[in-house]
Amino acid sequence: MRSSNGLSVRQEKILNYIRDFLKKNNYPPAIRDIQNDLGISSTSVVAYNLRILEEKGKISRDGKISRGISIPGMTLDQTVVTSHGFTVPMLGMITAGSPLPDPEAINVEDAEQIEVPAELGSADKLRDVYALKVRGYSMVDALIGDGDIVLLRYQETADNGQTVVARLVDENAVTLKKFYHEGERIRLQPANVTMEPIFTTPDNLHIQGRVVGVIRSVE
Amino acid sequence: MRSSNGLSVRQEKILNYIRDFLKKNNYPPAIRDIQNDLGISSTSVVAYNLRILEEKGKISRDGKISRGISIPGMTLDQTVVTSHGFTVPMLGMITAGSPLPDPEAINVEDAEQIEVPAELGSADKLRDVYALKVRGYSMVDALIGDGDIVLLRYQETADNGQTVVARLVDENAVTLKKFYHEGERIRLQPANVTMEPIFTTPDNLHIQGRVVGVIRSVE
DNA sequence: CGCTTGACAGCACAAGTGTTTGCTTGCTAT
DNA sequence: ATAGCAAGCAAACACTTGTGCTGTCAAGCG
Repeated sequence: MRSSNGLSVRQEKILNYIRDFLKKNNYPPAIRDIQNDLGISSTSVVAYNLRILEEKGKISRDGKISRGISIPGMTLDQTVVTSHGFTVPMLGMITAGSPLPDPEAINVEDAEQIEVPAELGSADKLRDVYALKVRGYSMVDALIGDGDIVLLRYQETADNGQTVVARLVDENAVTLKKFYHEGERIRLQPANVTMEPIFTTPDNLHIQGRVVGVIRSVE
Repeated sequence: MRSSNGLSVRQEKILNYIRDFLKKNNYPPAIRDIQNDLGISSTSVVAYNLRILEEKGKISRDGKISRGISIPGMTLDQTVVTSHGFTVPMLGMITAGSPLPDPEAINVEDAEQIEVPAELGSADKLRDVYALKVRGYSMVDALIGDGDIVLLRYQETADNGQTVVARLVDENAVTLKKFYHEGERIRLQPANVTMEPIFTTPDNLHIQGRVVGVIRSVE
């Protein structure tokens, strides 16, 4: 049985094992590591399959050198100074009232990527995070101003007081507000004393993410 | 002779060699690689210095395993990194009143580095930029809150209305305020209606930088 | 059927490599 | 001086690890 990329099941397993090993240890596995952990009975089998993987360009090897395996595309040439940050897609602008494409609907691959400092969270914390540029002053009391970039973790629920991107289904509008669930109704509170809250019901509300960070550039 | 980070010249060379080797081959060097290429007469010398490097946290090793060296901060990731961000030194905390080491005086090499998204400016714009963590609420009206990280460009002058890090010479205090030059005197204005401005004279004031960005992490 | 080929097993050898031990140096504090 | 110690040296030692046979087995083929 072969998988779609023309590798045998065993080769696929080996390749994945190498990738995982590399991620975990930051150095390549020895043939015997592969052999033992994948339960292969002989080192020669591993060597045999490694040869094939190399011929197919999936890995590259420095012969005779122990652990001389590397995977093209996995490099560690990054900034030595710190662990590098992560990139999240910039999905557009948000203003009270303007429609926002659903994060799931738009092609994340094509979206402009912006970088996020590692200080804002680990890779895990930044899973499903996207960015929006804020227009307007409705959140100034939450220290979010016009032109700020907010980082949002995609989630469909929120706790009281959290700042969320909320879609009002009937109005087909999206807005950045503080979320409060009050009995049967939901209150979306602007963080600006001059603005009035919006009241709605749970079934008219679709939460599209929660603010996890703010980035601002000052002239 | 020691370099600023407490490593001997030889240790520095070894560390750099490992880095370069890693970049070039994507797998770690063997002790003998280091020995030969750096012209060291014995493997034990390399082992000796590697032990020290590990104790100082500059590298980490998986004992006995060949080529089991890795450098914390250099990780194998497959993510095609479009890294155009930059790193700036995090020089400490700022609160109205607390003293701050002069950016020129402290060793920038040793300071923790934090990453800055490319969106906050080009390499040129980020020259001489450093970061401080804000404590307190004196700048909330300028959308800077407790726990925020402010990015500062080192400069000794400022225009009216800009937010600056100002050192009051006589008081030996450093504070984050809005800067206004009013005739003979200077007004340092907190961005918080409940707080009073500070008045001083140009010769008692030493500007240490201007806010060019804000980064905030939200729980 | 005999032959070839791909895939795997077992095993042993020879490099590849990290560690250890014992021996210098050069410098510093007592 | 003299002991103490970091740093370096050299060689020996022992474990790690890649390779190279030698076989086995099932599938494909004329």
